[in-house]
Order: sequence, then C-alpha cells, then structure tokens
Amino acid sequence: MIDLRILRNDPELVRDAQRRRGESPELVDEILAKDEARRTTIAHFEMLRAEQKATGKQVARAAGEERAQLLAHTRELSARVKEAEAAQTDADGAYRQAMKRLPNPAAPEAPAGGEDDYTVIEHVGEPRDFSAEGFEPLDHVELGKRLGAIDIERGAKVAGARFYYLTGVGAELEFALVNMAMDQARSAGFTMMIPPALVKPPAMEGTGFLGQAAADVYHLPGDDFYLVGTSEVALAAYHSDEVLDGDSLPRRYVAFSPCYRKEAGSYGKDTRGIWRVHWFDKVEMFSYTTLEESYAEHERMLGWEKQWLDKLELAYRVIDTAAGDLGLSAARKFDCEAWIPTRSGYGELTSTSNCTEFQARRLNVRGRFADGIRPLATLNGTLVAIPRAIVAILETHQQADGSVRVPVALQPYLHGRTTLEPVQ
RNA sequence: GGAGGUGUCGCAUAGUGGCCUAGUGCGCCCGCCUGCUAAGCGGGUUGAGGUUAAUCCCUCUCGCGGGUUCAAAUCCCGCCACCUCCGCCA
Repeated sequence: MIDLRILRNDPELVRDAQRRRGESPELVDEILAKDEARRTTIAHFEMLRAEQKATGKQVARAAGEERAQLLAHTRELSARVKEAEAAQTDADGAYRQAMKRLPNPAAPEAPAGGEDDYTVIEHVGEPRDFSAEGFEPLDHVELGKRLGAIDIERGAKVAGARFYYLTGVGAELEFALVNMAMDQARSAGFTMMIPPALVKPPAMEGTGFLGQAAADVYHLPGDDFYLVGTSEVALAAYHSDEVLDGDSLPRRYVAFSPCYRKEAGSYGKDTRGIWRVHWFDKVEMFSYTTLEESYAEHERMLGWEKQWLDKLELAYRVIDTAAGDLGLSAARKFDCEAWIPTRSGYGELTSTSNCTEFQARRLNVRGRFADGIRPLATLNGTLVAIPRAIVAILETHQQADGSVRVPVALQPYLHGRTTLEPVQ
C-alpha cells in the first residue's frame, strides 16, 4: 500500500509507474474515484452521528412532552445513522480493495519493462572453463547421486515431482551452509530467528503474496493457514501493529525456515534436479529501517550476499531487476546469479528487495521519531537457498574424478573436509 | 478437544445503561520552585480518520466483530488472545 497523498497530489507519477511495470494506469483513477466516494460517505455519517449524540444528551436531561418529542426525532435519526454507517463501511471496503491491488511504484533507477529487461550491474569472478581443463562437467543430479547427497527418485516416490531427499553428505551440506550463513549474519549484527512457516491470511496479504502471486502459494483451507514461500512473511508480520522506537533502528533479523512454492505456471521449466522445487530451506535476512536509510540498507544487503557468494568461491553477476519483474511489494530488487556450468548460464541464487513503506503500511509497522510516528521501510535478502546453493557448489567445484572440492570457508563447517568423495 | 477465569490509556487500577468529554496513581514530557538531587506545585501525555491554508471543530478507538437500545466500557451473542485445570500428543 502506498501513501494516499501521493496518489491525490501527483496521480500522473503513479500512472507512469504503472506503465513502467507494464500495468494498467487506469487503476489509479479507479482508486481516486473510490477514495472520493469514501470521503463523501464519511462526512455524511459523521454529520448524522454528531447530531445523534447531541440529541441523546438532551434526552437524558429532558422530561415529559419535550422528552417524548426528542425521542421520536432521535429514533428516526438512529435509523439514518445506521444506514450512513453501512454506506461508509461499504465505500471504505471498496477503496481499500482497489488500493491493495496497486503495486509499489518502482524506483526511478529500476529499468522499465519485463523479466528480460534487467540491467547487469557487475560480474564477479570467472566462470570455470571445463574444456580447458579437459573434462565434461556432470550436472548436480549425477554428482548428487554419486556422492550419495541427493535422492530425487525417492523424493518423487514419497512426495511427488519437484521433491527430493538430501541424504548423507547432502544433509550435512545443508547444516554446514545454514550454520555458516547464520554465523555471517550474526556477526553483522542480525538477531537469529526461527519463525513459523504456517501463517494466517493477514501476514500473507500484508507482505503482498495474495495478489497475482496467490497462485503460487499453498493454502490449508480447513484452518485458513498459508504455507510461507519465504520467511520474509513471518519476519515482516513480526512487528505488525507495533510502533517501534526510532532509536532501535535498524532492526535486523536473520531467519531459517522452510519455504513452500507451488511453482504454478512453470510446468516444463527446470524440471530436472533440485533447481526449482516445491519445498526448500532458506536463510533469509530482514531489516526494518526508515525510508531514508532504506537505500543504503539495500546496498548493505547486497554486500552481505556478495560476501556470501565470494566465500563459496562462485562466479556470479549482479542484476538490477526490471520494474515488471519486481513483484507487488518491491520498489527495487537486485539478484545475484551464479554461473551454473551445465546450464551454461547464470541462475538466481540470492535476491534482495527494498519494499520501502509498502509492506509496513499494509502490516501497520510504524516507528516513533522526534517529529512523530511514521511507517517504516522493510527490506529482505536471501543469504542461502539451500538447493540452489548445493547445485552451484557441486557443479562449480567438481573435479575430474567425480569428487567435489569444498570451498575453504565452508571446510570448518564440514569438520575440516576438503573434498566430498563419491560413495562407491 | 473439554471446563472455568481474565481482557479498560505505556504500566497498575476505578468504572453495573445518560453525571464518561473514560477518573486516579505510577511512569514519561514541559514549566515553576529549589546550593545540587529528591520532594512539592502547575500543565501536558492512545492512535486512526474527516474537515481546514493551518488552527478550531467533528467522528471512530475500553481485545475483535455483530446485536439490543433514543443512548453501550457497562446488557446479549459469536470470535480471538492469555491464564488455570482435564484429555491427547512430538
């Protein structure tokens, strides 16, 4: 949700923002009309209600004939107040519903256009040249099988397509990566969290996942719970309906949680292996700060993600996501894409979004400052999404004999192991 | 899952249909007084919205949502959270 005043004062700015996302500018005018209608009904209700209250006080003091007359009047007023209140509730609901559909305007720096209109900000590291080394790289499915790390067949048997087991050294890798990520975040000042992965509708709605993204979300209709697609949901809702002391900002949390995604509309895409799956575990960073500080915080988030990828000794590039690919909540998003040898291309490993005040307004997260109370800004960033990290590590650091070299920084988390060896 | 209890301003509490424009104490903020501090004295102190150039003013807000009534913190119904106990369970 954006600031209504921006819409009222400069609607063309928001219409233009819609165009840059490739979305309809007409929504802006729909919202303005509904806001106008809403305010009219409010004024009408409040006028009647004030009269009702004033008359009620006279009733209490009056007696006899005067009292009877007042009662007759106020009885009739009472019905009109009820009507006016219902009209106000309806108009307000209609306005809110329209407002909820409006995405966060993209930052001016974000490139206009859709998924393919990103700009590349930088490249870090050189993709490994396997032909120069004289061998054909295996993909993570084959490597995972040989190492006894990934069992996709049994994942499909038990849970269906896009499920897997991490076994043996694969499971060890997950714990190693999680611990290493947590250590990094904690030393950067983040508070560790284990949040719920099942949330009620307002948390999902507030983070912006019930709009177009709803098709990608698992819902438990019996209890009206949602399975989170990212711990961002539980972390953003953590301070909902709260007023935080401005001096306590930024508040930085790092969470470990499972993530569930239906991956609707991705049939036939990335079907092999564990690159795109219905469930995975993730370590996610989250910050609450001020709007003014959010831009610098976004850069810091990106910095921590790059630091992480550097420690995994991966080659990657950073892209500035185009407006149309931002999702409802983000004003700007940077993705870090690692080179994946058997994809012969870059694939998204981490992603960081600045949601400015958008989520905070929906979830009612505010800060108290010297000059008053204002909505905060929220930011999120991946540290490690386990399956994709495993894919990148196995494929990038594989050796001709089918073993995998362990990046130096990760070795202490794997009991000093320098390589992962095939099981047979 | 079952039974009972509780839910009022930052905290603690008062408030059993109109006197509530929600009182009082503590805390906090501003001022006075004062060698300093404390005490004392005076004032202020929920949030959201409408209106406005801004103030004034008005409406909503006593866990949430309905209802009864001319009128609800107060009466009725439903829900939620917490506490106690029983059952079940990792």
